[in-house]
Amino acid sequence: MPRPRSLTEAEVSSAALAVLDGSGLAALSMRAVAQRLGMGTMSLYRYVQSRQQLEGLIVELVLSGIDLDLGPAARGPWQDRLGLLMARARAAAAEHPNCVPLLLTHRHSAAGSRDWGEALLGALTDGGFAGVRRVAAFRALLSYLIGALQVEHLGPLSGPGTAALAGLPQDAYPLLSATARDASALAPEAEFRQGLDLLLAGLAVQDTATASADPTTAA
Amino acid sequence: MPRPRSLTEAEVSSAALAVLDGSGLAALSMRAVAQRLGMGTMSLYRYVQSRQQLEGLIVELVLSGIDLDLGPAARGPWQDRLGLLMARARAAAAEHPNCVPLLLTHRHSAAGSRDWGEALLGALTDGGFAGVRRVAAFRALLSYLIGALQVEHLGPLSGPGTAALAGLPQDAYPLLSATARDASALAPEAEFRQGLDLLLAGLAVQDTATASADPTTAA
DNA sequence: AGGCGTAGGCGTACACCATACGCTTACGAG
DNA sequence: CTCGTAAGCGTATGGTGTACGCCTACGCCT
Repeated sequence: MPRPRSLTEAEVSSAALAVLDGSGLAALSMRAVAQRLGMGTMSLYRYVQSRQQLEGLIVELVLSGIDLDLGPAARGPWQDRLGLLMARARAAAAEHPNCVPLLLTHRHSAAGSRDWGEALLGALTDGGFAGVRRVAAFRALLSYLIGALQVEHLGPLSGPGTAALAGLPQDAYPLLSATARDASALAPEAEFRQGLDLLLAGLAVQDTATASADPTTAA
Repeated sequence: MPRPRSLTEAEVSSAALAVLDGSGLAALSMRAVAQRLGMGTMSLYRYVQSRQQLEGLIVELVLSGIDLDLGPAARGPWQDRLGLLMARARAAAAEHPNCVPLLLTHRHSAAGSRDWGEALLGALTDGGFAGVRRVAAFRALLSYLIGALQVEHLGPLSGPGTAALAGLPQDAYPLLSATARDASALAPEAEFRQGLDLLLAGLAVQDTATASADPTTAA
């Protein structure tokens, strides 16, 4: 019976994401988001309890963009499924680089994150992982994903920091400066994939379900 | 000839770290640090150009605590050296968990970080890695380290978030809730080690220098 | 059709933040 | 003992998140 809401939650979160994408994390403020919505600052609090919750909505929106439908690969090898899920998550996050710092603190409250995690655990389970082994494998993949996103978007080797490292005195840091120079030859996607392949190779060694069928790990 | 400084840079940075350790990242402000030093807020700006730089000093202090002397292991297998360097870095950061978010943005400006990176690259080089392979391996290790620190200190599975995940509806998220329950059986150090071993195993597969001597990768 | 209660929208205020500017003052060299 | 330098700091500005309370638009009720 009272006055109806003029905004949906989706409108709020996409406005916040638009501010974040367009103006950066430092410019993400209640005032800025409210202004983009054409409201007064305090009106935004009718839709959101705090700035924290607004950030949560952004993360939710970004993570809901992860496509969990693996298509024909869904019945393929579990390693391929892991690789696909990891790549999809990275791609979703990389579309909104300014959001990366928020993912860390708010991912646990996002439904999309949970669905993704459940899918990842499904692939691991099919690979023969259970109990603490599965915990360790899951967290290793998660850690790598999160760390790779961070390194990609605010690291010293990729992005602007690489140039600074490449300019280091070569006599003091011969390897670091050389590596920084080599880094330009490696695209971010390829870099992510190579690191991921290291983890997957490590998992394949541990895997007990398919070990007997895998010639590379036969004794 | 003028009035001498009353504080050293080390006193400034350790005061800032003390505030961070004792009161958390949100409480780290110029006011708080200045107060702990017994100065007015603006006096702190005689020692530091900005808050950013103050954060850099904290990171520098924390990262300088990484012991790069590997002892007898310095002449051992390169995998062991990698493992030791990774564990040392994790330990240094884990001593000051509130500092973890700062590491991401300020690590490139810290000398301790560069020395550590150079040492890590040295071990990789001894393992036969060079060029883009070395870049990929280095960043994979770095990404895992950074991600693991994040997950350990603000993740959903370790820390307080684990309980929330374990309480998820088991029918909607059977694997996630089971994994969250299993997670309590895995100490943080062991978890880190297991994930690290996955990466090292992946590196061993790629390694061309010692592959012929490694029975697990023989064709 | 008209009134009314609910809840949307927002103006103001407060505490806190980083920091620019300029004053005062302690200090050591001459 | 004087004087220049720079340390220390008081004040002010513009930013932030958000608590509180007012006005008012709206849709169900009679």
